[in-house]
Amino acid sequence: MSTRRLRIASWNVNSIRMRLDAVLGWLETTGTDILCLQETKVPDDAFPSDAFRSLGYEVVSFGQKAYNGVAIITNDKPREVTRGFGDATLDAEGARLVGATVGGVRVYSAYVPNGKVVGSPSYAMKLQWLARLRTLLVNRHTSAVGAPLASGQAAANAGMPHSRPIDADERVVVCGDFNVAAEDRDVHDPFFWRMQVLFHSEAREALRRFCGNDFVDTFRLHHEEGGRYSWWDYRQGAFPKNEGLRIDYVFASRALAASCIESDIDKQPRRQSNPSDHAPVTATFALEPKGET
DNA sequence: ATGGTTGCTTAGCAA
Repeated sequence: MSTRRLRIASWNVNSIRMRLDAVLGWLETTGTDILCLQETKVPDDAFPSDAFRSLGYEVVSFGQKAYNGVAIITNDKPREVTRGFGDATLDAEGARLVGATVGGVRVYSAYVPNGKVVGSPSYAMKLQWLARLRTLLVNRHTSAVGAPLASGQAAANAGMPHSRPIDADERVVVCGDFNVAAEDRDVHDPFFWRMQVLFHSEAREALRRFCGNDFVDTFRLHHEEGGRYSWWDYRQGAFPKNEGLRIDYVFASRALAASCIESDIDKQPRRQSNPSDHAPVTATFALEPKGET
């Protein structure tokens, strides 16, 4: 078996119906194998799946009316599809998480709650959601030793490490709009944004805990520079001034991160007319047959 | 960064 090249991307499209032509065109020109979408804003039965099928992609959608909605577009067969958390409290936040196994890689598209205002119930849920996402991943991707973790929050409250690590050979990619910027260099005006839900210290800590020692920000494997953003507010002409934040990620498990040969943010779609307020984030992996590293 | 835009869905919410 030879090395297999896998191109994965994450894109908050702010309505797939409004952005359909842009997304189809981008898929074709970039040769992306797996595209994770967020804010599709459409129920599954109204998702424009046929347009993707005609390009040779399959669609896994988890959507709802008007808000939220995630999807995985893949040119290889999706297996073991999961929608949501299977937890009433978290799933009440809307259709924000979908997972599928594609070619031996477990792929998730995640749309983390915005949180509205620091200190609000919505903000507390955002932090909880991130903790529980980690728990879900750890429970699935850690070989069975002891009972499954109840929740990241419970472990933290009990004074435990936020959770055990996932297995070293697991191939997992978590793509999404995490609604959190990690560092000053990811924010155009850190002093202002530190009081907001996208860059507040608690949200940043929640993101660090989510990653733990397990999930690697692929963009930072290939870029040290600041001023590289994935979202710019529609207002105030933020994009031409490059007043943005880097809140969208392709996180890879360590086993996969070792084979990540490229990652970037493609601003081109954001420049075009009628754009999403987010740009797609890409990552390319050169996969060896499993077990040969 | 008080308002500013966009995409829902029907004036208001979410981001």
